[in-house]
Amino acid sequence: MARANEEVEALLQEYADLVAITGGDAFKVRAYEKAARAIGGHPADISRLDADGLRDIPNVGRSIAEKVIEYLRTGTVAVVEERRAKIPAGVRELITIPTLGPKKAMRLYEDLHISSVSELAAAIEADALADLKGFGEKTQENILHGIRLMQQAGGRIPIHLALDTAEEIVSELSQVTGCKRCTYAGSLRRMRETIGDIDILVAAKRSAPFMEALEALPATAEVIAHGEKKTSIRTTKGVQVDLRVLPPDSWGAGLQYFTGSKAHNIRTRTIAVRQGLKLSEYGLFDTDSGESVASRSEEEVYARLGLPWIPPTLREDRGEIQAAVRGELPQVVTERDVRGDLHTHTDLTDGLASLEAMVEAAAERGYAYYAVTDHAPNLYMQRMTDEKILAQREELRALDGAHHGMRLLHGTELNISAEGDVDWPGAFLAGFDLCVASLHSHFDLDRRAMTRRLVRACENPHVNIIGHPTTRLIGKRPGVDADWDQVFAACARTGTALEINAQPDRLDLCDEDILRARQHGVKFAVNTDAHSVLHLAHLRYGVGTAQRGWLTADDVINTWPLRRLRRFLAKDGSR
DNA sequence: GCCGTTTTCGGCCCGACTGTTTTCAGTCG
Repeated sequence: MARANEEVEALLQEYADLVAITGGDAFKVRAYEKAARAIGGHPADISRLDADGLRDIPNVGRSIAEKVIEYLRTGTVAVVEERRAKIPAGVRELITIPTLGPKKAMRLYEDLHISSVSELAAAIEADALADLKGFGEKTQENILHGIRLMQQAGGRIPIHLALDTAEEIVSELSQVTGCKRCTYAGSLRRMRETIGDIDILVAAKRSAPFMEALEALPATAEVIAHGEKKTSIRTTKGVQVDLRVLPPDSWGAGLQYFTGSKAHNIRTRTIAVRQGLKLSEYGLFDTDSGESVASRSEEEVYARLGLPWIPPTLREDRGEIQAAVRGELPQVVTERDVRGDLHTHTDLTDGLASLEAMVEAAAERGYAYYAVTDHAPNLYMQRMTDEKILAQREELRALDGAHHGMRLLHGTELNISAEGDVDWPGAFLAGFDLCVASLHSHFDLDRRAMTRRLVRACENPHVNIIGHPTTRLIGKRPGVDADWDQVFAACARTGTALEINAQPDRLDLCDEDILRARQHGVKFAVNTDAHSVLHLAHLRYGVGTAQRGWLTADDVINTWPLRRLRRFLAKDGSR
């Protein structure tokens, strides 16, 4: 079901991990990691490529191309299987714990035969690591902290994985004879940042064909429950999918019910009760007569309750019902409102695609403008120089307007130092059309220092957007500690936008922070931070998050016409 | 293992931070 590219990316990454754990050549490890990333981000379907086509992908040479072909033909790669046989899967799982890398994992396995995260947690609790070299008190503490962070994600999966799975299943079930409607509901439709299980709804007279079709999908690993109205399966990736088949007449009520949230539904049911009605997944009924008064569409159900239709991303009981009653629901920003992406990379730094390829892909999305913002020099590993970025500017100017008239903005992603300074002096920064500034180091400053640092970055007259402001990684790393109200106030005061980074493992700012920042009058930029052509499509997750933060198009600077955007970027207070 | 060549071998993303080291290994961006 998943693209072959993703499967091979995962396989090569696994092989890289296994080589690293067994102490193989570090450069070989990196070679596999680079190839994995390149294949994952390659726009063409690799299952249609021959050896030469594969080797045209950067960082894929003879050896890796052969392994890919072996995998595509047989479904396995011999050398990977050999390594798997030596190292239990749980040992590889250990290196997903922050601060625990391949060397420490191997030591734990060799010396103490620890081969799972839970065994490691138990060993630390039992103080069994005391004599292990390199595992002092602080290290153990850090590991336990990392494990707790992972457990907080609680088996929830990232939204993009859930959405890919859901869309594939919807597409399959929609083709089954008798299908009137089919879509996904639940927290996925509400665009929560992580998803527990996937809810799929079908409107049809007979349910059995859909239940059978779901169970027969190649991605179905296990049937958890099988009934007439509901069937649950687990996919090969461990995601639980619940399928409900509704009578076509109940579609709207069912969709409303299964979209949730629970708190939102309690409110809507309460409103129904006060009006002498009863709301269930089958419809809205008159309590006395039992007669159905609305059920076919969500609009109809909400309307009968005296409410306008409420966008799913708002249905969290955060005041949306009250706002709806007052007729004050926000006209939330949509993907179609977005006129351009303001934070993207190319292969000049750590992106996978050339400037030309990224620009072309952006133009195909119908953007009116597009910013290229490669990393600045202080992120040393990217080896940016004045010469390189100025040469890129020339190249970019030459492409400006060449694709459907799309205008190009030359920018950079600056690094905010511990003190709040950025990479280049003002005179050099003035040459950019826009600057994103992000935290890439010193994540553990105390709150005062962190706040001062962010505020200073906002006060820089050349800094237009604070990129992935909290720098959290969902399920891996918490956001930095700052007095965010102070930071938000500084953004509003200085005309600095906050990014809503659309990378599905970031979604930073998150919905709750957006709601807070909005109170300060901050403007936002929904950006993908794309490192490949494919990442440009992640915009949807950023827009979903923006909607969850109740943002309208007017709140989001990259929905504005270029003229208005340029005035904002000038940051001179003359707006 | 990939790449680019000064074309078949040597360099490869560099530097900082952390903890534990008594001079540095491991991890991360």
